[in-house]
Amino acid sequence: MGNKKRITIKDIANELNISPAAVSKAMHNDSRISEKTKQAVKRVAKELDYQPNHLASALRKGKSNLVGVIVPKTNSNFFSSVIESMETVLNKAGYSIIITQSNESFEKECKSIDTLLFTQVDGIIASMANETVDLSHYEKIKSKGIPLVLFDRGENDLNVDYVGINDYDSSQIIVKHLVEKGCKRIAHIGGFRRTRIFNNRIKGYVDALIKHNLPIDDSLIIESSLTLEDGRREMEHLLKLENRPDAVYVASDYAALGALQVLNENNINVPDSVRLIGFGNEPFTSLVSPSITSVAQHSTEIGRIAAETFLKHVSNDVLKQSLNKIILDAELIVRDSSN
Amino acid sequence: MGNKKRITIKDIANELNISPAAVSKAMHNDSRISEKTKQAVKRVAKELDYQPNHLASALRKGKSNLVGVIVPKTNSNFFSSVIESMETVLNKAGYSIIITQSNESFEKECKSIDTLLFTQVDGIIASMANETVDLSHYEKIKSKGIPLVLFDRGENDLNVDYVGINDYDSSQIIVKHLVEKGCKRIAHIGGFRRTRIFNNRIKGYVDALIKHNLPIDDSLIIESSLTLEDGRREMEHLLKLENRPDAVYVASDYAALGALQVLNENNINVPDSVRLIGFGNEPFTSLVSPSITSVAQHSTEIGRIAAETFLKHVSNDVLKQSLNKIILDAELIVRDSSN
DNA sequence: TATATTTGCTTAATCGATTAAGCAAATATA
DNA sequence: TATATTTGCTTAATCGATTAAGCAAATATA
Repeated sequence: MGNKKRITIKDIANELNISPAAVSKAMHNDSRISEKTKQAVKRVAKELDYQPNHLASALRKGKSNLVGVIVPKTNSNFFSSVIESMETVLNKAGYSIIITQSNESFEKECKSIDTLLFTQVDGIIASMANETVDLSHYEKIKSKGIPLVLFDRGENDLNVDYVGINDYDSSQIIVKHLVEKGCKRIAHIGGFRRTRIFNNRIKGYVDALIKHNLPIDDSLIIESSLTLEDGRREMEHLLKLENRPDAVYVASDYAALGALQVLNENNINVPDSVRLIGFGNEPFTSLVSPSITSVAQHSTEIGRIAAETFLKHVSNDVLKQSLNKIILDAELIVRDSSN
Repeated sequence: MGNKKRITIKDIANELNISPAAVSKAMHNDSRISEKTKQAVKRVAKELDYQPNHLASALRKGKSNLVGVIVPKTNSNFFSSVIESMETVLNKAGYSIIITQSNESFEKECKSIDTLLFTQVDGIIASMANETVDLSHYEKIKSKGIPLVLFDRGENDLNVDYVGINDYDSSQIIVKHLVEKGCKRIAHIGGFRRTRIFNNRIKGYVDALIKHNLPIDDSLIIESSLTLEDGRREMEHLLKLENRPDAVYVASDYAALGALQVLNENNINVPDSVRLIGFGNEPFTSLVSPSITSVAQHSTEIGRIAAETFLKHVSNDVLKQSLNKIILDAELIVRDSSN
């Protein structure tokens, strides 16, 4: 019912007795169209409430002005704020974004990519799912010549643009902080080594222990998916060790929260008996008791830079692009759980 | 460089010496195309790695198979899980979704709608921003004949399909629970009355007080944006009252968390001195101490039903649609903060 | 055997916007 | 005054896929 006939440039053309081509040019301020005609076109367009058909222009121009964004989950403050920042930059440049969540599933990630390619996005900005090991679906994007920018969870082998923080250094800063607080047995509940960022955090942690002349104890290094439940389970596991750690560095705030719950439930004083540090600076880290020391990841910056990197790609697509790997310094936000 | 020429149905047609029309029909299993041709077309399509140009078919069919979703913020578990559930249903029906966040801003919400209309979405599923009072931008969607479904934060005046929970009843259940625990002075930190769901929560609260023969005290009814900071501020305000409340029902978990922080900081025992109840059942409610009693909103159900409602719309668009208002019963999840 | 129907395609138009090519009128330059 | 340039448009093709209309060959029916 309410489905009124769409207004097209043809309607405007008829109204003014000019050609549709002239209307199109007038709308785009072509210098070869007179001011008088331009104003008339714009007036009529407004009167008729003309909305350009994006599909038609996208088809003709071979450009959809859509950017696909793939994140593992939107319900973390980090990703939500990265997206917000990307959107600001991309909207300004005339792009809209399509957000999809992989839910940390490899299969869902592949589907997301298919959907985005099918929708003819002009580029994809992605952060990889935890499960992802096989990278062939990302190769597919590259082979189609569609700009791909990874952020946070990226992969070196892919040889694509990347924006993230310095995970190795972050671990070094964390260990240094804990050592200064007098900790001698620092455990690490990390992610899987197959994911580059988690591997880097583990390497940074190990190298920092060596630097501070602390022994490397394999029983204190744990790999997991870093969910809250993983944090609980691994913390319980650590508490059962003969020689308990006096500090735990967890590579995700969610897992750190799980660990904190277990510590609280066992009446183990944090930070006096065990110091705890998370990663990601999710808002809840400052809300729980004790508040959790964590690493701020500059989400706004990451979003902005990832978007700008994409824009660079499309602006001079003729040039063979030089690879952009942008690594930002992270910042340790010290709170009660380690102080 | 890697930008290979796109494969079109024309390429497949040339390869097989048939017309592009035949290829198109073969791909869609048209009964008038022979099995032999169909198989040949599909084989060549695979060989050439053909990907249909979605823009072209969308333009021709006047249907983009995209659904726009507008949420105030993605970084809440409620919205993220609603979206996930919608996506599942819509993907199955051949639709992709475009997510945009309004960040609770009226201006951003208008922009989101413009972007979605410009992208030629086939429908919009939205939850309104806190700031939104003027509804003309939603009228615009309706006037274009594009299906609109609201969820959670909707508006009666708009006369569109809606999916949400029973806010009035939720308040009744909450008050009943608190009364049973012996509370006599129950405060309510609510949202703004202009938003229907918050108005209903206030009405439910007031009517429940009357039902249990408790006096209505206007100083115990507060309207705010329900951010964490609002929760803190309003709790501090309540603590300064001569006659303090013995229970606080907060219409959002975030604000409830703020309130809890203030109570903890002031060494006021929760639940013994003040009982606290939130709304939304965000994961952190079970993570803080004491854990916060809250209302589960059936996010998965809401997402599924909203998506199905949209699908109903597009399936029989000829029929004058009857309005669907679906109100689900909410569930009180009792935790330490009120028990 | 003659006509009707079905099968398997092709032809051509279409969805709206864009753009290369071109043309006539107006204006500038020699 | 004769030619060159600029201005302001129009014409027609195009982006790919879809679909109504139609046609010839194959098959079915009378």
